Amino acid sequence: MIAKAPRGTKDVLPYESYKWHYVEDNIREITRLFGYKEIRTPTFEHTELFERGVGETTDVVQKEMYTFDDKGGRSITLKPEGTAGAVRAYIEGGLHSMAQPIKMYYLTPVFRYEKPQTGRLREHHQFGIEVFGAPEASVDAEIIILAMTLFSRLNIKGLELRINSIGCPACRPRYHTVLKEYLAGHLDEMCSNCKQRFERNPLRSLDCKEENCKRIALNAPVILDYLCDECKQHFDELQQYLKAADIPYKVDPMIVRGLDYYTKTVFEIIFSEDESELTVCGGGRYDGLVKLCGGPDTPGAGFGMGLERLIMVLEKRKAMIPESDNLKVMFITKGDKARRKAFQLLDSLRREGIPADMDHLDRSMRAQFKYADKTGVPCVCILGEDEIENKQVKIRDMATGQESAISMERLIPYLKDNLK
RNA sequence: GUGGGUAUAGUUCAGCUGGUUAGAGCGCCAGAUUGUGGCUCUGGAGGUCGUGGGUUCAAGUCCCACUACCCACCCCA
Repeated sequence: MIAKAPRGTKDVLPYESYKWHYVEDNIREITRLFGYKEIRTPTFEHTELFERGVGETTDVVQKEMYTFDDKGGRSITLKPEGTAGAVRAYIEGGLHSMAQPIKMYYLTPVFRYEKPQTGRLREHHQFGIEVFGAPEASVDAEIIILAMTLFSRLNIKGLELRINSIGCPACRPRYHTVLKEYLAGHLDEMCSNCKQRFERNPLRSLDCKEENCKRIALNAPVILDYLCDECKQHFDELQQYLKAADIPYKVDPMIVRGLDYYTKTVFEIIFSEDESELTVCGGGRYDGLVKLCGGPDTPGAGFGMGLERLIMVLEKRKAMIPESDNLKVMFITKGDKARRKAFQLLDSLRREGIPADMDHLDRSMRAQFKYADKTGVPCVCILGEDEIENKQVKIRDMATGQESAISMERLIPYLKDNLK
């Protein structure tokens, strides 16, 4: 199967790439509005970076990484998320010695060896942002607001923002102990899945769909009750900022992110349809990560947003995706002389910045019109014996069918005035 | 990683209990209209029936394996 894309990968074909441009254009505008600059880091990194940064115990590291040895014997991994590379670049590039905070965004492919299904691929693309060097809750609020602003710009309504705080190294261990004590007392009533979760990730049990587990989770201790004063205050401030910005949210103590590096704020932005929910954007604060990766003790916060999922939501919500990549003008010709002249005029249009094309298959005029129609050009320039004779071009408005003749010299100024 | 479903033209699908040259809609190309698109009509091109093996006089159809896709779970964007 040589003409088959590898499992879990997808082409973006020419007729659909405008959707990506639309999303990416909006992302670049918004990040500029908020003062973020682009960072581009390698597609692959040393495996240790992810093991350390993402966390040895996470599913991502334990079973989902595309890891291989290169020809020099180094262990290399295709990036399974965007933050670790940004952190590495922040340290390596000495960004900590520049004016803080550093605010950056990225658009990048990410790779995870998973079983593909709806909204899940082995290679997908993420838009992400990271802020380094600022511990204030206003930063947590800002990144959430940036994401929500993007959604509203794209005309996506009805997404749900859920926030939580999972504490810091000072208060989380205490909660962990309390939760495990509680769950231990109910372990025999819980589903087999949750029994396994108990050691690895007891927080996950709070989120189980089994009736018994749900009931048990209902009375479980809530992490928000165990936060230290600093974390509590941080979470309160975040909520005040969100209210100030008029961003609706729900506090959801069940949110536990899959990556080890989070501290304090975690959040998810969720698309739901029927029974199923899909996280479109997830992120939070990671105050210990830079230090963990060998840099100075630096706070950070950020999120990742799945672009395939975003476009999927866009389509399911039937939000309009304007097509801006289209041609403006198509030449239609009759005879060799006209064809050569059209080629020349076509070239001059393009030099003037007017997107234009002509027939390249030497077809009948009828076929050329059909082709023009299918491409959706708003305007067609017709060149035949008569027009060559009179040094004119006949212009047809494809929507109305109205035609007018115009001299060749005046063609470009005319088009510039009449094409939007 | 666990469980279920599906695999026939570019695409969406039909093909009854195995039985001659495998069909349709849409799309593509051409003509009706030799200088005019969208609507209509006519014609045409396009298929190793996912791959490999088996049962049978005979397999798109039945059996097995593999692969891929879809769906759910785990987990995640």
